[in-house]
Amino acid sequence: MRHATERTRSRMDIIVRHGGNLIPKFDVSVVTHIVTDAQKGPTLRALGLRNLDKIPDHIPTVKWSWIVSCIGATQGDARLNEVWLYAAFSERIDAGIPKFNSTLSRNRTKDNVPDVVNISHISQFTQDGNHLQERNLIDMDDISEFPDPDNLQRSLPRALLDVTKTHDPLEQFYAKAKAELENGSPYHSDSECGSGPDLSRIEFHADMPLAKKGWTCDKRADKIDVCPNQDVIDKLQELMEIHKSRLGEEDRWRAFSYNKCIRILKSYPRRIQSLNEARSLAGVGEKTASKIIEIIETGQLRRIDYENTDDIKVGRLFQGIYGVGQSIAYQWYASGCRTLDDVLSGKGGVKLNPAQEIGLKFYSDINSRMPRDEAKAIFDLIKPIALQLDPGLFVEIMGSFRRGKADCGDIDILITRPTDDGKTHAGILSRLLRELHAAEILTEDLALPENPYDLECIYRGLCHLPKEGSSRRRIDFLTVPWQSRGAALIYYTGDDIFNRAMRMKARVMGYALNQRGLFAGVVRDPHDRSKKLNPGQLIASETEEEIFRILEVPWQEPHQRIRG
DNA sequence: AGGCGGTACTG
DNA sequence: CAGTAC
DNA sequence: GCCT
Repeated sequence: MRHATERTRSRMDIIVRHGGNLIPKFDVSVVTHIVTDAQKGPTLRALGLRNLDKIPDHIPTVKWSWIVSCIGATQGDARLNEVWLYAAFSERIDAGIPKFNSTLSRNRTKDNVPDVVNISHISQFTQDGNHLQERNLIDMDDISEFPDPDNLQRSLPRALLDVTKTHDPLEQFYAKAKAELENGSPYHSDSECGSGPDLSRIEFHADMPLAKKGWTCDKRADKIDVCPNQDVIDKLQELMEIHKSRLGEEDRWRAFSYNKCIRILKSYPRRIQSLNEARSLAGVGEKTASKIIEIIETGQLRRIDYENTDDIKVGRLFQGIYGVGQSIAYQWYASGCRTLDDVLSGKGGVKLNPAQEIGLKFYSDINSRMPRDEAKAIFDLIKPIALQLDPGLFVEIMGSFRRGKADCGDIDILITRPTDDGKTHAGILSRLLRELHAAEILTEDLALPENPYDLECIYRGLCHLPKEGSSRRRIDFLTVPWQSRGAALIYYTGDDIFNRAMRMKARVMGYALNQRGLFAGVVRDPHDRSKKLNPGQLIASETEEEIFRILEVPWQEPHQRIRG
């Protein structure tokens, strides 16, 4: 117990050293985050609440590791500080997450109407709370005065300290927010750091059930998700596409940046009013902020007009062909091709490889999404065929389908097999592909596995429902060793953003995560990070749960892993 | 000034 | 190896 | 392009 108390105090000290404030009493109007490694009961007791629902959704409940991560965050990732990765209670995993629609498309069956409350309750200023908090923790080292520990000790409620005797300590803290939101009324909080940055208090409408009305009211968004900055998003998206279709690393990363800005804007609840407000969003810098303002003031972005030249448009068209990227598209343009027909007829001597031929032939099919039902129908044909080859197979559908999306861009099917009876799934893929071709479910192959008798291989192809006039659909088969099924499930379920955050958290914690497992002690060549000097030691890979647990990521069902 | 994921398949 | 896809 |  003494130990726990000391640890609590040292943790409190760390918090204040990094510019956080501890709040003696739970007050929803000032508390921005709740930090606890304790269990639900003790935490609630310390807060003086009856249940977790009483905590407003804008206040995330995070573990101590969140603080560690914020402080230890070194390079290039604001997402490290995403609170959901550090949520103390899975019920509150969404608290503090700036997503309007993170629960929008989950498990939507026909009788399941979109849940308006869920859609809106996640939203709001949580975003502000989040990244403001991050900045406080990381940037405010220059604050010279911090409260004396005894004061802190006294200021903490007795109950809270008692809690830490038997469980891990619980602390609350409050970090002053920078006045980045221009219409937030700035005020200086109690601490006397005169030279500190502008501080403001974020207005929390604490005791309202936070649902719909309170926040979305200023936009008459009776229709769910009308994003207040949609016009800005559209223009930035265009610009992003332009950069994406150009060859060259810089453009690639520019597109990457715009993509991030777009994601942020999509979840930003208010119309951007000023350059400063735009600038205040993590991921929006000078350049993008001024573009945002231009769009808002003039309704357009001149950059787009003179950047969206003919070669770019044609390039984008060509890149819609499977197997054609920036490089090939540009070559074809240089050869004089301007339309898909030009390409088809081999104008300028352009040649297509087999995959590209297929990609061109089914251009529109491949570029459109299929209804969830269709993905299911196709899968329901495939799975029995696979099980007929070997009843021991594990055959599951991954990707956006597993996340519950209403429409899917492709079908990803994971295949593996328990080995306890001494058998494996090696070689099954070849047989399955044959069967599926025979059944006229598989129609074209795009990429075959290098060695189909490996336990781990990848197949890419096209399929359809064996009916007249049904569209071609992209389908992938992925086989993995039974041992790595958990990591593979995570990896192939996504979404991308979620995976990236997992990977980065793993890295910060000293692990490396990939589709094969969670590894410790991976050493990479600093000059070529793709080279591993030491492959590391496998820590976990068999189940999703254990990987989540080791990474201290609260368990989330696939439909809860939507971040993009 | 350097990072922004890491891997597999094609030709 | 570069290019592409995921 | 943005962030450290």
